[in-house]
Amino acid sequence: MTPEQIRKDLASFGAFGKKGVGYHVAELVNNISQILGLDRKWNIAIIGVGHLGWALANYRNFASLGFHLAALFDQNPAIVGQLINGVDVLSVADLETTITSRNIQIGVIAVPAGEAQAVADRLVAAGVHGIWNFAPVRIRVPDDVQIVSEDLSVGLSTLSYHLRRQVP
Amino acid sequence: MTPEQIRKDLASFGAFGKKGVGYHVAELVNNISQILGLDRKWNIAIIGVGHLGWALANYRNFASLGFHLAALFDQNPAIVGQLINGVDVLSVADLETTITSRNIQIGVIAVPAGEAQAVADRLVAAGVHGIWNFAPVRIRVPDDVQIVSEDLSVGLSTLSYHLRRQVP
DNA sequence: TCGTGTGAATCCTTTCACAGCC
DNA sequence: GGCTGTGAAAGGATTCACACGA
Repeated sequence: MTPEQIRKDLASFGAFGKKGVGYHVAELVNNISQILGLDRKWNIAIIGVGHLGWALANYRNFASLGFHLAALFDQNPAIVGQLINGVDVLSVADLETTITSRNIQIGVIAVPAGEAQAVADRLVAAGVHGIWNFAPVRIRVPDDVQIVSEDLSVGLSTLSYHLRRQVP
Repeated sequence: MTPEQIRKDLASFGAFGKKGVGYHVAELVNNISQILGLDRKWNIAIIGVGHLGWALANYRNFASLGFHLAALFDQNPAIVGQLINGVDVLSVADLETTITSRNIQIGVIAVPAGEAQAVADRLVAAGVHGIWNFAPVRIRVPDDVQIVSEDLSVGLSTLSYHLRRQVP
């Protein structure tokens, strides 16, 4: 990225630098954090503690971005009750009550594709405002609920596209 | 997306439709697969069989996109030798020889951040052409090696940005 | 009539150029 | 001298409009 590009991008949110000096880094980080809403705390819950959910539960960068892992849910009785990264795994039966009691704003879907929409519907009904979806399906939510889907096939297709001619 | 948008996008790779009729879906899918290089087979290896690597090894969509899981590597002796999704876990000591013998073109990095660059270097030296990186660090590779990084903090920041005003 | 392919017009983003400031 | 902020110019992408074909 060019310097002008970065200046223009920042300019669309305000003027954060000092002419002739530059940007005060710590201040700029704060400003960007505010722009992204990372200055506040978000309570998240992971639904589905298979390998993927487990990996996400151990993701270290959550905290530094202001995300607090507030609950884990699974339907497998063998997993319910376990402690992962200091958080206990609850039964999905307790989804709605826990989302309310622990003030959870974001739900992370890490269940198999076939169950993803049903989980999303329950999350929305329970009052979640955002969904981070890892299941490889398109999920429908009301307009006032934000959804971000991590689609792994995009990354693989990108690799494949660039390798296509390069590799014999 | 608008219809014109899609027509223009496709037009930059050729003319795939019939005027007055539309697109023959099966044919179009084939054409797009060719454009993306998904019509050929890619052999991939996952390095790091923690929860994340394990989850990736069980990712069902690999095959349908033409990706064949050809090897798994871990440094933990307790995991080496196990069979996951029909693929045996090898010691990372065997990385170089296996990449050659199994004709692996793409390496998937699922190791902790601190080891990611070292693994990437070994993959590149062993002749891998593409790297799919899940470690939360920026990885340096030569220009002729393609790299795609899955940065989870982007998705979370996107959610946070949109929820910022909406949520009290 | 409906849908693709495509030049032309429009819109938006990036780059250039430079004033202002330390 | 070096760096930000910002109008102006240039470059790209999207939308419009329509020719063409089934």
